[in-house]
Amino acid sequence: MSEIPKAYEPQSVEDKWYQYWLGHDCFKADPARVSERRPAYAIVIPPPNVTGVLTLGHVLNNTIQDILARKARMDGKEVLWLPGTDHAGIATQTVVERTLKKQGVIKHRDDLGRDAFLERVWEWKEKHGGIIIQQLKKIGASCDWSRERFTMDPEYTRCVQHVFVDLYRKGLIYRGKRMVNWCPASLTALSDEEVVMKEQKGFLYHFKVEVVEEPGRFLTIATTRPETIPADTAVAVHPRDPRYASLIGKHVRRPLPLENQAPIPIVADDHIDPEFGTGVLKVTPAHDKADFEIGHRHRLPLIDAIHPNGIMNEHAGRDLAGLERFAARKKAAELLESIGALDKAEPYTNHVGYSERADVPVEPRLSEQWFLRYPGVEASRHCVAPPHDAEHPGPAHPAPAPHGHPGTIRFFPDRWAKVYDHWMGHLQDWCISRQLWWGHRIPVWYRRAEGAPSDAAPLETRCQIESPGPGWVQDPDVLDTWFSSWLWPFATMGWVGETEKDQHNATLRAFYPTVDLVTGPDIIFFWVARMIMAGIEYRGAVPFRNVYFTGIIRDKQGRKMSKSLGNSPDPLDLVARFGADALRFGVMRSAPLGQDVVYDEANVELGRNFCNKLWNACRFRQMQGGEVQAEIRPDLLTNDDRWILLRLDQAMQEIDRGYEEYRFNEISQTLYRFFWNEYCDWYVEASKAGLNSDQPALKANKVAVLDFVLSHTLRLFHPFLPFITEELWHGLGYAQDMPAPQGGVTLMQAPWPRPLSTEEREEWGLETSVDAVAAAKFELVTLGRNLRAQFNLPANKRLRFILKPAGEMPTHEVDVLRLLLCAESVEVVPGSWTAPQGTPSVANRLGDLFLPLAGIIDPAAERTRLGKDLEKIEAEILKVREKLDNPSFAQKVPAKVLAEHQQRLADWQTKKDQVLSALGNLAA
RNA sequence: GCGCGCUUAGCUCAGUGGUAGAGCACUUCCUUCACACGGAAGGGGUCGCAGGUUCGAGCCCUGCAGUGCGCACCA
Repeated sequence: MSEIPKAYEPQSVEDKWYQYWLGHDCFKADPARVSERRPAYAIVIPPPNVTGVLTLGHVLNNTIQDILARKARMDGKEVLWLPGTDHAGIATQTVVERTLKKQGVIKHRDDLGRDAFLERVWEWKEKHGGIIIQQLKKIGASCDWSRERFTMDPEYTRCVQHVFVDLYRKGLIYRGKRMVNWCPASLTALSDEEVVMKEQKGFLYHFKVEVVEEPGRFLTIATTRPETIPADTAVAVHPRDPRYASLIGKHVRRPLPLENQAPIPIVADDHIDPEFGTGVLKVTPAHDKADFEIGHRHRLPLIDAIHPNGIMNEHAGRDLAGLERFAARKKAAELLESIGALDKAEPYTNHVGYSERADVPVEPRLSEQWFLRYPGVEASRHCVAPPHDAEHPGPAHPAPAPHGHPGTIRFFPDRWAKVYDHWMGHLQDWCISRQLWWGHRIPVWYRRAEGAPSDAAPLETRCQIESPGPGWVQDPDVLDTWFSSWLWPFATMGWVGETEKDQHNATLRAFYPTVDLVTGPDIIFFWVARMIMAGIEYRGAVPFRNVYFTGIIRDKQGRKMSKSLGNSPDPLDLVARFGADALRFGVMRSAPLGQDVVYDEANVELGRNFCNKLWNACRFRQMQGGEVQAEIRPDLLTNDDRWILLRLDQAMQEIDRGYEEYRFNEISQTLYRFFWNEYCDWYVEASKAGLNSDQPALKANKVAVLDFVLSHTLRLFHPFLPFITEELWHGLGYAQDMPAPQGGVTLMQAPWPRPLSTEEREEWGLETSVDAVAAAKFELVTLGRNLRAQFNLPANKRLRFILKPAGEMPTHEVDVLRLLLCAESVEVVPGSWTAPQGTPSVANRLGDLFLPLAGIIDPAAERTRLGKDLEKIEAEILKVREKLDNPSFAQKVPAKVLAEHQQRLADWQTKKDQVLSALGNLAA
């Protein structure tokens, strides 16, 4: 820091230190270093999509993880922050396929074939896969990059296959023909979690059908999907609905397709709500989950009238076949109308399941899929601590689990535990097969029975990782991406699922279970819950102890940040303009626990300004010269020195509490308040009196206090602002002062500052009265500055003030007052001194401060000003007195609060007297 | 329908029973030797509404109103 620019320039600093940290292996975790004195601390990154780019959500999420990791290192822990990426099946395959189509390489992925297409996806992954990792480095993420993992790495793939085979053998994975959520755009099955309900405006069509056995009698049916009428195989009514009781067992004539108006039975089923519509439901077992069950109960045939891609097929009849399902809906309504069967079509809003990924309505569809019955459900459900009960508060952090017990997990904020519990209590089997190419192929093999002549021959099935040999064909489907990511916390640590080997895996032994997980509540079911189940099933222990759920970053209109809306700023652009530290600080300051965050660039600007303030405060220290980090001499400490040491202590305590409860925005606010409002605004300004002293010992001691505060501040700031603090740590020479492994090489390894010990407080004379004295002094200064402003005296005009102290007033304190008041001089007068008539003044318990302007000022204006003050003071007195006068107040209130109120009253009384006397002086 | 949030200054938001806060924006003054990415002073709030508990409520309880998000097989 030999040549110090006036403003902080992050660009020249950030890359330098990131390379330095990498070069010194600062991010590397070594299980061999773990001991009782050096506990392990691990976080696994929520693996971003390998082809993704960094969003503000990632910045928030990963900054929190980086803060936790850096703090843990300073706490002396052996830290593993394990990074990696996810292959993101559908998303990645879609992107690559779309790109190849755009380039004109293919019309459909079938043009290439499975193997060739996958080659292209791997090429794409190699080319674009590193982007988000590089971006994470730009924001300072201190991951152990030597352990970076990808969910399709060979070892990881092996884990996935191993788990599949194991669950298959345990009978938890099975294949079945079921109704699944089918995405007609991606042409694959989806899990229930990948379907989002959306409001959809449409029509409720009422149409008539004739009862076959009673010609001339009609039933009216309400439906939102007339295009599925050709696939109806029954109509259903409630068994106890008197309107239709006589019709049960009879038939109606299905109106569509026109060329095949077949009779279908009227069945009775409890599922029907007699109140809804006409109380008659058309039953389409092949295209509706509930109808499928009704069909099952009544052994109804299935008619599948829709192709997988959403186009109506031949069963829909000649009028509808070939039409897309929504066009067919319109057409079906027209057909009904043309035969006079349509009663009415009333506008109607209902909820329809959409494919989250492709954003098209899912089509319930019967198909052969693989399902998982979740393992370890009961243990997983009970290991998460229920929401905090005010009457029975649990420990802030769960203790490590006793041997053989899976352990417990705390959620932050804890209300998510309820959501988790509800989901765990209503688990449905998980559809894990996907009709995609990109992903882990299902390790199941089929073979026709030997010598079998036709397709009708039964299939032999084997579930194992390697091919059983010639003649065996592997299942074409791949696994849901989450079926690999639910193994993330241990598969990334080299777990292989063989007891012997896993027991000798040092990383796994040292770092599993991890400590913290930081993720979004939107993947609580997708990922968090499933990881817990996998952890308990395969490691016998929960995968993490604390889960921090971030908020969701929204734009100013409250919308989620999304690529398609184009409302997400590019974080790297923000880094370029404001610096990585500024971005981190701005995001963290505005992200309270459990609350969504409205993004505002002003927050990042604030972060930049804060970095600049820090920079300049350190510059100021450097300009004072002198020995670095000298011993503080207690006998030379002024009240201001003691005050700032107390404020620092207070800040350290607040920050420690903040970390305990993951209240990062509070930490950042404490850092901001302490450094800017307490240290810079008051202490640094006041210290200039001592620094300008002609007594070298006084000046040296002042510098020693500056160093003490700054060296602590830089450490406190480091988890939030890693780059600038490292630069300043070295620039100010604090690194030279520390042992190499504890800050001598890098601030990253410096010990976390602890609140002051009783000994230190005693040695430095940090009594509580220090605060009161400082507060009174600063108040008097504000009053004096206010006086200056009241009389429109320019801020740069040097004024003479006169001080009549109420008690003792050391010379150096007068110097401080002079500096803070920006005064030419502050003349101290004895208690007997009386001001000339009409001299404006202010006062507090330290004394009276006069601005000798007699004759210059307008007594009337001054009287108005003082009158206003008096009004305010009397209102305050009234407020306090009202409380004190209440008889039960004195009886019931804690002594401390009572004393506070009495002191407050006394203070206001004093002020009132002073204002009254000033008014008297004016009038005389 | 059930569950969970949110409603505090013009804006974005902290506030965990004891004198209503921050940043931005606004008004006035100041390029004073760390910082104009800065300094000083100031204006601005019946804390969504109505009850209740309490000596005392922005905070706890009940109801209501707005708003957002989950979960849910009403076609």
